[in-house]
Amino acid sequence: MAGSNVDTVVDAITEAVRNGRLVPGTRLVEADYTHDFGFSRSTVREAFQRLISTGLLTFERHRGVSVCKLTRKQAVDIYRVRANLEGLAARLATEQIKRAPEICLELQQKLDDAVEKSDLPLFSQLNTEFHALIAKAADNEYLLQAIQQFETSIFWLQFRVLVGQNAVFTTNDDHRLIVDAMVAGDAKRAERAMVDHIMKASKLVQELDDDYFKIDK
Amino acid sequence: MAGSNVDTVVDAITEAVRNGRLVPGTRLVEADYTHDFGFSRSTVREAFQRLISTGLLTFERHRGVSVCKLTRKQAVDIYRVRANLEGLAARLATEQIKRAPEICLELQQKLDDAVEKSDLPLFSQLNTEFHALIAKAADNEYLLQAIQQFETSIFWLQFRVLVGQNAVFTTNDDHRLIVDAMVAGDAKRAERAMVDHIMKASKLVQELDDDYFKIDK
DNA sequence: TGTTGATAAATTGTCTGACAATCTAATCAG
DNA sequence: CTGATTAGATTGTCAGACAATTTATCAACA
Repeated sequence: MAGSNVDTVVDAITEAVRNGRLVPGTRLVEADYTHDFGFSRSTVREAFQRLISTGLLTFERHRGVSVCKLTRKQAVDIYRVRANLEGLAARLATEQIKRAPEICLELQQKLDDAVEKSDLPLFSQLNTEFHALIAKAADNEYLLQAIQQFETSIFWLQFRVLVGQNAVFTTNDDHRLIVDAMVAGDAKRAERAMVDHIMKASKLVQELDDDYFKIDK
Repeated sequence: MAGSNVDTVVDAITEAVRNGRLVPGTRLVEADYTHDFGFSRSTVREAFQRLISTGLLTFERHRGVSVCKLTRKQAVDIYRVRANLEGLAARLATEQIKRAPEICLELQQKLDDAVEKSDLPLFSQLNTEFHALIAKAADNEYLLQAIQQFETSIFWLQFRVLVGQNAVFTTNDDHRLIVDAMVAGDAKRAERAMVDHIMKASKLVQELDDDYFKIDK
């Protein structure tokens, strides 16, 4: 699947950050990765460089790379941009979703079921799919890429937000509003609904415990 | 200025793409860069990797990297995203610009002068500064970075758009509308004005000659 | 005890050189 | 002139090296 060895490392690190195995602040030591993957330093370093410009890793001279930490403000800033981008995506996607609403409605149904069963991991996964579906339906590769990039940087936060409160229910109500607007072909409303949805999540992040943004050494 | 050698190469390539010395489609051969900069392959390759994930360079296995080409649709897609992002920036920047409008008004004046003197290069540079000023005033590092990334990918196009028509004048009228709204503290209006402004540029790109999007190998 | 400073170990930045895999260009046969 | 073959260029990847710098270790000292 991954073309080069560099891709393999990039994908592995990305996935590890997403699922929380690599916590923000963790330093990535070249030697660990050369050892784990059996690749050379060149390859590992090239992978690191790729991840630096996506914003997933930071880098300090002579200290190597580490998983980006986020201050509360930074997290909120990301949500702002994300709201804007996904709002645009919802607006642009409306036309296509209206034409073929089946997949979207089906996903909506699955989300409802997951809430019913209080299956949080499933809900989280379906939630990701939901947003991805809309981002893709917008038919704009740059928009899609930007959305996915930001989504990756805050994925770990999102999960915690969902866990914290029983925000799941509110969240799912939002989904319905978005889907309704899109199926009705009301692009403007879909956009507003999406923006509101994400800004609501932003609010939750703002109230999140300090621990999540600890800036220990 | 640039910390590492990698940074040096990254900056040089970025600048070369911006000012059109590196045309879309150009292949970047490692050997050329090791030779020109006197750096080793490792360093040059790391720089390439960094630029791949910003979207400035594409990469094909065993064929190396080349400057990203844009189809007409891709260019228009970028403008869509950019319009939204810069619109958001204008909205967020309004508060600060309203508090200290001097710099902005001064820039506006310089732009007017450049138009008066028909000094296109100067206008282009000031135009870039204008958009950068607003993006920075929004006080959101992620927004800023995203805007700058997209701006870099289409900079060469923008210049051609300006040259083509005497679109400079219309463009500058737009600027005034944006500044007026911000100085008046009307964030919503500033956002709309900015979106309109950029979507207008997008229209010009759509009408641009096919040559600019030629996909010769 | 706890701080300080010197020393050793670990880690990164960068270079050189190597070789297989693959792409590209030159060459030759028909 | 076209298609096939060969030689050359370029990339993917590795190993090993060494200086610069950070981090850890540990003993001397207040």
